[in-house]
Amino acid sequence: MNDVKIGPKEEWVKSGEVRISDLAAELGLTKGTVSRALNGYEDISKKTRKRVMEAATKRGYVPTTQARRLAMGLTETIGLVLPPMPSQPVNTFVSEFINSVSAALHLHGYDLLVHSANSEESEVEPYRRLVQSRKVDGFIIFRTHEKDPRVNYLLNEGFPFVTHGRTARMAEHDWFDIDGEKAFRDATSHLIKLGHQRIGFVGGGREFFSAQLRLKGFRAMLEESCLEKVPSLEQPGDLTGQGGEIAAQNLLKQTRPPTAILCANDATALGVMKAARELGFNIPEELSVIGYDGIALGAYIDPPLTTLTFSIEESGKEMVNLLMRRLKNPDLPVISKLASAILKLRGSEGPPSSIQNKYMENCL
Amino acid sequence: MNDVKIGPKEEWVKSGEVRISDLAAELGLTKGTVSRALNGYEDISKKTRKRVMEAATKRGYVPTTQARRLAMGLTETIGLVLPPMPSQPVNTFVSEFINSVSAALHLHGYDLLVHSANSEESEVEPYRRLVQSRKVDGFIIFRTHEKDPRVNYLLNEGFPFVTHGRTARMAEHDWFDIDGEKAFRDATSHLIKLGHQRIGFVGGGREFFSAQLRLKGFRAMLEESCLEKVPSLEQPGDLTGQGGEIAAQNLLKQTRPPTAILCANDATALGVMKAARELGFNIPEELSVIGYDGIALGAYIDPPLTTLTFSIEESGKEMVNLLMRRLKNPDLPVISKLASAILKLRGSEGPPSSIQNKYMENCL
DNA sequence: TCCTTTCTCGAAACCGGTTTCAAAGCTTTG
DNA sequence: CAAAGCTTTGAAACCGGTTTCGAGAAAGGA
Repeated sequence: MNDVKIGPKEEWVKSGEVRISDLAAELGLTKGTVSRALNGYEDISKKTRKRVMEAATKRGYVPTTQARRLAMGLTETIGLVLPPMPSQPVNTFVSEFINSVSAALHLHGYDLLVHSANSEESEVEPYRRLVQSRKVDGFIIFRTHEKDPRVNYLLNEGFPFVTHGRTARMAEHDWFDIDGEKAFRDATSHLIKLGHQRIGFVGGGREFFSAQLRLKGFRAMLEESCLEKVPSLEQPGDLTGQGGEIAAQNLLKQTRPPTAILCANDATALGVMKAARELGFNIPEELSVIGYDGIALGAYIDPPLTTLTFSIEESGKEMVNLLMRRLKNPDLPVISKLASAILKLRGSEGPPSSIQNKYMENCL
Repeated sequence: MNDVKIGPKEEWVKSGEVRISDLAAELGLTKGTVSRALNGYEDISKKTRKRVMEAATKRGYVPTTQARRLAMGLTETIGLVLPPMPSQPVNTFVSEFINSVSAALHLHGYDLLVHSANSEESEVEPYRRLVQSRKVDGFIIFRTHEKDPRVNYLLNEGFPFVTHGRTARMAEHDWFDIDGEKAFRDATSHLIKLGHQRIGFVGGGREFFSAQLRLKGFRAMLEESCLEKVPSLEQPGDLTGQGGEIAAQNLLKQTRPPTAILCANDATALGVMKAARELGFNIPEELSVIGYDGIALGAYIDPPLTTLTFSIEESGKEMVNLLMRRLKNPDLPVISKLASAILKLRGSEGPPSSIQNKYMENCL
């Protein structure tokens, strides 16, 4: 049964196909007794438990996951559905996020099932399938919309999940988010203190709630600093480099172009920088650019991209904690956690070439 | 049992907890009969089959995956173990790869289990755990080493897997790879034709087989073009931007620095470009740089990074095909597939500022 | 009309575990 | 010394499907 091969330097022991019934037969016990001994039930004598444990390790017995899960009525698996890729080609966030979520789940004995979304079908379809076939016990959702059909579906099903990002129904579900509003207030404030008066903004897709919050933070800080809100300085984007290019052209070809541009993410910022170069703007002397995401690549470009960064590892860990709590007790009140991004100055921003007005500490 | 809620605009039907036994009871049949009807067995009358099918759709019956898999003795799940992250901060490859693999698997009814590796334990440990607990039917392995312990382990176990990348034992397992040797021959040839005579090379980690093949291609083309092989122009790297920086410093501070540098991947190339800028080299006028990976962001930097690119989607699809074939029939002969990378000229390379010797078409 | 063949479907075993319940063996207690 | 109480284990049901096997009914042939 066991296949043992001893090489010159290595010793391989093929993992036997030992079932619990084999163990039981070998020990002259029943499956049930062996199972309880292995799972630490109190009603097993120390002697028997020891005998069972030793036999188990000796024979290399590992319970078959599928069977255990079926018997216990849970999957110990969490689902993560990737958004269609074309829309997010440049993202290192996703792989880091998957990594941290997976690692955190593993500590709880859970597995991560990664599913890809098909752009031709409805956004909730993958979730529906996973729920109905009972492949997962819960979901990790990221990149939320304000009115998120996935959230609506799962809330209606009463199915556990945690979101990375807020939604219109955030009072009804656990969520983790980065305080994008504050992040953009900070970034805007930093630019204003440098002397910028005309600041452009390139948003993310309108469908993402986070994009709205970032815009909100930007506007709030403008208002707080008594800077005029100029609609033409707010451009839509799509979180891609190409979107950034287009938006930057719209901004920089204006008669009075901004002296700084705030971008909803780093990919957008790279597009903005490219367009700016092509239009003859020097960065940061004639144009400051700030991104959001803290992608490592940003440190290697010229000039290095100043960005708002946060810990993806922490995000994953926190979300898993929230989800595990929910799985243990579905009736607990909803909780949430807001983490903050920090402004990482790397060099793509600076004072404007000509400071029109001095920054007014108190605009009132 | 069914929870139906009709809102003003939406109609939600909660997926019932219908079991096959419920269906059977409702129809006055046995579980077995219902199961066979649903699975297209021939020994079920058309009438009964129709009755079963209709009841199933009406009640929204979806078989419980765990139970089906246990009964059928397979997991319909493929494992993918992520390498420890810190080593690959700039990589969009992983998320794209996961996406394409997941999508391809889905077409075959398989799920993707993504597991993170713990850098503190042996590289094979995650695989061992997944095999022993029978959580997966096979593996997708990427970033292979020449002597790969994962491959050794799985081959010894006789457990199905496909690698992205070759190994010393490639004759014993299915694999898919990009022809990095040819890619680097092509890139080297391109530089030589531009007039470069001193070409630097920054490798990937020695532990990766692919890195060796790329170096091999580079050397082969040098030799073919009768260019002297200068050991000091071959620098080790680690596939990170930082590694690229260090390597570039080593190359460019030499008395006779190279006029072009070939990098094992794009992250390295970015590091090289950064170091080159800091040392006052203009790219591409005074130094040509070529990367490998085709990351999308490379198009947005200045100058845009010339790189060797390949289809990650194709990689995922092909690997899944190989693996599915293997799962269907474990005894089939080993097969492999080699795809080629193409040189994507974007602007970070050009002729050297002073062409010392004219390129000799035929050096013999 | 009777026997054989072909269609259908029920019964039961099985996948590999977990968990409940009751019985048996031992130890206390009155 | 018998009744009561623990401790420990066996037996069996269960999770929710799939698959084998055989029986009964319907259809075809002699």
